[in-house]
Amino acid sequence: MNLFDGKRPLYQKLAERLSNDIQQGVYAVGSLLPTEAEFCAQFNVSRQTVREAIRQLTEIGLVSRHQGVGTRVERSRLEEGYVQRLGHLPDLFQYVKDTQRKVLRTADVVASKAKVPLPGDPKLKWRVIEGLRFRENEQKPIAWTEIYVHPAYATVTGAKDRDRYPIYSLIERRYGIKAQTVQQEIAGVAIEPAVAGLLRVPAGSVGLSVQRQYVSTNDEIFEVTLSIHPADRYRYRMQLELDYSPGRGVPRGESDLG
Amino acid sequence: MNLFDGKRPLYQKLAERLSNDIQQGVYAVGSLLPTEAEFCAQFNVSRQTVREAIRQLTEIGLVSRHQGVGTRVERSRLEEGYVQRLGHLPDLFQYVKDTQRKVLRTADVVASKAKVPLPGDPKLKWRVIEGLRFRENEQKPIAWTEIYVHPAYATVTGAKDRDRYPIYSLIERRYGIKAQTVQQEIAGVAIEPAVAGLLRVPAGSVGLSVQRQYVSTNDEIFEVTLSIHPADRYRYRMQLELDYSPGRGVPRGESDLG
DNA sequence: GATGTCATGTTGTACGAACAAGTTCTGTCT
DNA sequence: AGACAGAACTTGTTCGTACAACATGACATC
Repeated sequence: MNLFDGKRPLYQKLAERLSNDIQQGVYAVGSLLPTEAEFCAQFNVSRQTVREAIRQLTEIGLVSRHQGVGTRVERSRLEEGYVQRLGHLPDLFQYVKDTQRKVLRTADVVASKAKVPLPGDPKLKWRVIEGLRFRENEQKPIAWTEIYVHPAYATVTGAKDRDRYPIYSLIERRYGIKAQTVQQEIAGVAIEPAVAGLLRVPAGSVGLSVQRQYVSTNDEIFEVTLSIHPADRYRYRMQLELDYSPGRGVPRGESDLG
Repeated sequence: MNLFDGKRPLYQKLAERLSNDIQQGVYAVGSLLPTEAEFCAQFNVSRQTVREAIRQLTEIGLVSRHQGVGTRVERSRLEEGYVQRLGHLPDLFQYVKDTQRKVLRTADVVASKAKVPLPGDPKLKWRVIEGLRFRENEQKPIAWTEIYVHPAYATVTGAKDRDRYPIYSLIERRYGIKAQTVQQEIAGVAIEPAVAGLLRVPAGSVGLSVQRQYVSTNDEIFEVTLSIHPADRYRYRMQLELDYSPGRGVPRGESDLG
């Protein structure tokens, strides 16, 4: 077996060779690869070269290594996938930075009466902040919003800087609860009369509804938001990039016909 | 400077030390770190140890390395962010696997006459495939779709298995063109009469419009799709997870008021 | 059969040496 | 001043050595 073609480093060629062998089933998923010493002998290269080649395979998730055990094949091929990256959660609100918020009302609402499904006890009272969002120097709102805060964290709604920072951010700061997951659902809606009035659009006109659930590391939903946008004032844009992230779980976006 | 605490490898302690120094501004972003030889002398460790420590910093994106130049500080701290991962593009079509497609029409359309903006020469004729999507055993369509294929790749629309695989997949197989980026835009729409009739909903009823552009590695848009869904038959769901991906660019989702 | 000890095997860490490959700097010539 | 060649510098690759740390298997004992 000749690895030398003078163009690429040995360890890279070896990594490729091993990757191909794994993909073709020479080494079954779950099985142990030959040891470093065996590869050194087989390919007549140094241990360092073998180690670097295998390290690259671990980096992409094909194999795993344990001291005293050996190198185990974890998967037979890479899975490429598409990924949307956002820097911080404000990026999820694609208008936050260039808009102003106007709070209309803060109240306690029984979960069963909320405009969005709230988890847990239907009798629980969540704190709701209702408001509008405007672009700078514009009269027509681009969003009507309701932010539902779990009662355990409702005190943040009284914070002085409540209107300067997102609620989830205040919750994180005060309670150390961080949104590990954000569930989002987008739908077309006919805007109901009360909200339509506030948004200055005819009742029943077309809108885009965005619901979000903020889930903590303990799988606890601590905040739920609903925003309604007039269709002619807002579209939701996203960009997905091809990525070769190693073997992390790939959550499925799922449709639901409600 | 004592790196030995007997618990963790030297290179890890050194990586941590350098990471802290970078974060505290000892080495400014954009500047070159001391050379390997200088670190070896400063910390009295081997070159291998220095290299491994710095390799770990490159892995998380804090620094970059160029032969003959040195090690440059790229950023002073890690940024956590949120990420949505999809396995494959079919996952983007959140109904593809459990639905059936019915092609209504295949034609050539001048770009200027298309229902979606198409890039390039307005006189160019794109191949369009118009169709409906049904859930298994259901009569009412959940989507009306148009797929626009750049004329350079239009032959795939005649392929035998055209209806079994996504068009972008056929393009990739035949031309080796892969979607590096997918731009997606979601909006609420009032469904126009012709489409409403096909979807068996009243004209003007609320729908969700999803437009997608498939961009190749050469920044060429080779496919554009438009799908219209009755609002009561489809919602778009997504899940974002907190991630600590290293310093890759963070594309912004952006809003547009159309 | 269950448990403990020791030997063997395998990967992990750290050191060193030598040379290759790419970049930057310096000196010379026009 | 600008162009070119060579030297010096810096990282990249490959080899080797030695020992540590962990896992597994073999064997002895109860």
